[in-house]
Amino acid sequence: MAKIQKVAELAGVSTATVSRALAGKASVSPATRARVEQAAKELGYVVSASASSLASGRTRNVGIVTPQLSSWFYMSVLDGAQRTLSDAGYDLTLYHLDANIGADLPADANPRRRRLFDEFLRRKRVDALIAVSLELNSAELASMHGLNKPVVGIGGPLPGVPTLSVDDKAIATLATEHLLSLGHRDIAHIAGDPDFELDFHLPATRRAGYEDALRGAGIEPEPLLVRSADFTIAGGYDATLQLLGDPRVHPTAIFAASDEMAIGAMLAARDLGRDVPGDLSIVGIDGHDLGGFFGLTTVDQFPQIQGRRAVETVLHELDGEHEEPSNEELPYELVVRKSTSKPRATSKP
Amino acid sequence: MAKIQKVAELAGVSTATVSRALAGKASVSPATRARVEQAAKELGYVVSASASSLASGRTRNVGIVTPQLSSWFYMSVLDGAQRTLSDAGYDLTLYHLDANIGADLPADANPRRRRLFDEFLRRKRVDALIAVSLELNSAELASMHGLNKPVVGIGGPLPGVPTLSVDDKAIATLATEHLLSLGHRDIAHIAGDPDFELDFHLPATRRAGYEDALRGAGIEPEPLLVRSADFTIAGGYDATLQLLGDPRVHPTAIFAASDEMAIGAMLAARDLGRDVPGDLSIVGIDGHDLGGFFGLTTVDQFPQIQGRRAVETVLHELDGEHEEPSNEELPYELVVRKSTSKPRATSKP
DNA sequence: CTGAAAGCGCTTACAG
DNA sequence: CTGAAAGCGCTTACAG
Repeated sequence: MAKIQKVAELAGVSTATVSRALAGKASVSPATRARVEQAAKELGYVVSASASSLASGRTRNVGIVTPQLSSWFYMSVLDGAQRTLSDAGYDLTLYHLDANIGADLPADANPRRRRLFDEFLRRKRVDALIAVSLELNSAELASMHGLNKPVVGIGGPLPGVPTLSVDDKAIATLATEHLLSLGHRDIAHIAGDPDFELDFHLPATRRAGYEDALRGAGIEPEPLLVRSADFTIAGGYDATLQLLGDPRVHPTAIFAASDEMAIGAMLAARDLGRDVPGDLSIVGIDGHDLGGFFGLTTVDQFPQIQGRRAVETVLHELDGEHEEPSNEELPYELVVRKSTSKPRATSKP
Repeated sequence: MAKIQKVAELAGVSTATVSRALAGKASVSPATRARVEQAAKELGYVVSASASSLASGRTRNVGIVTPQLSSWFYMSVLDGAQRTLSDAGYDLTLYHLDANIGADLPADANPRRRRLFDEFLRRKRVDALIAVSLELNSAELASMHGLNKPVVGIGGPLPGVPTLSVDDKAIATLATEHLLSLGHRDIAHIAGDPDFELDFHLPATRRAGYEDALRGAGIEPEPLLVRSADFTIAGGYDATLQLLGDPRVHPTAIFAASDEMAIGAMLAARDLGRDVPGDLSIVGIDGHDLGGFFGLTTVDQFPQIQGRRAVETVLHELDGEHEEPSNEELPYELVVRKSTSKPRATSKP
């Protein structure tokens, strides 16, 4: 592992010039730059991250904090972020908050969470931070701001931080209106269970979008048509069993707050002998990989793009452009496949 | 962000002592240590990663290289690794190789891959490396060894590197023998497609385990009973359609080389009106989250534990214990659920 | 456009 | 058990 001194000697310049040439500074003559690059290549020289960071104060490393490492959504965001960072020559260090531990608990209720804010994030290992679907308590927020680094949030509302998010309420409204426009009136909703999300407002927001759409069509929301589940296929399956078995309601369509729950709903409907979409139309939210296979109609929220945009925003800030702590709306798109259609007939008794 | 000097002043000691006390060195008196810890806490002092790394040569950071960021298996490994690292006070930086680009291609065929070895891995940002399911060409191997850092591999065979892996052949044999012991004779295999794995030997290994089991039972493997697919649900679905539609073969059971393909097989069987397990038994490999929901019999290979063990091995090496470049066998376990049973009757014509 | 030199914030022999 | 001091490998004003 050659050091900068060796490169300087081989190129016949000072280490200062090597540093400048390799950093791409404008003030190096083309001839010198070429010689330095050649020397560096010959020696297989790569700048030492820690020495460079210590001297410059920049790490070329971005941290990303996600609630989970096992769900498709977060992985897609991570994937998009990682590619974009890598193409910009940045490393990514991954932090991980266990979900199911609300930020409303006393801060020391979860030692891992506490340690993340008190220790890991304060080591100055990263230039900036991306927080995915996180809701922080005030101590955590203060701690994050105290880092004095660019932070951008995806999804969760983070006071004082620029944030990227899809308009969750609008997405839910769109999904519901798709069903309404097909002629459905008895539309059930499988809501997310707030206990299973760090961003605990999300389920309520989506439900509000659903109710708005109903009211917009002159339909009073029926609480019996709403069940909550844990965002998984199994959860969606079970919720659908309950929904379809309840003699008091007769949904002809289901809007599920995630694609996985929607897939669970499709499987449950099938097991109960209900034809999808003939007897029951189903829409989800996400743009999950499996959607195509199952023919699921959904609202795609392009999680990879969310990761990419978050990185772009953060790199932009690192280039010195100040971002207002406002919210940028991310794209989404209704993708109609085969799980939705007109209701076959009114199924009301 | 306080520096060590401040802590030293507040505690009334030298910076050397602060450094020692906070690093937990034995040679600090309990009283001094307590004062230093108190001072550090009061000031919210956390050691700067880059300064510490530069001075000590240790980064307290481990790199992990995975072929993909979107498959359940790699995410589970990553999850296990991240938790273990975090509990040990280590950070994790994530590197990512696009799959579908074989190591057998010329090294510069994939610029991202090349850059990983030539640049990212050489920045001295990590103390050690974990390579998941990677097969490297000789230049890449040399580059990795040239790092002079502990490397441990999960899965893929990495010459000269300690490796953790489940015995893939034995797993395949076990899955097949489970079917044989139930009385099946016409057992199909949905193999992985080597083009979709960085570790391109894996599909062949599993297939060999399958064939061994058959021969052990006096059955000559029938090539028409083997189809390959891309490790996804959709791939498994399609392969099953082909298998069950082929008039020349009459499988009563399918062994799929991954749980996702096995789930695809279950869905295909169902769509074709075949009862699982009555008409068709299905086994997978993995221990996928969805296995329980679908009632899938599988051989669990505990990917989270794989991640954890890899970290433990690497940390062990960082503590100075030299690991022989041998292979450690990881646990696996047959999990019987509802997708396998005796064949209903011989389905041979 | 380039170099000499200070300094980034720690750690660790060395000496006591 | 503790401190003074060198040094880790870069970057960057400053001067020319």
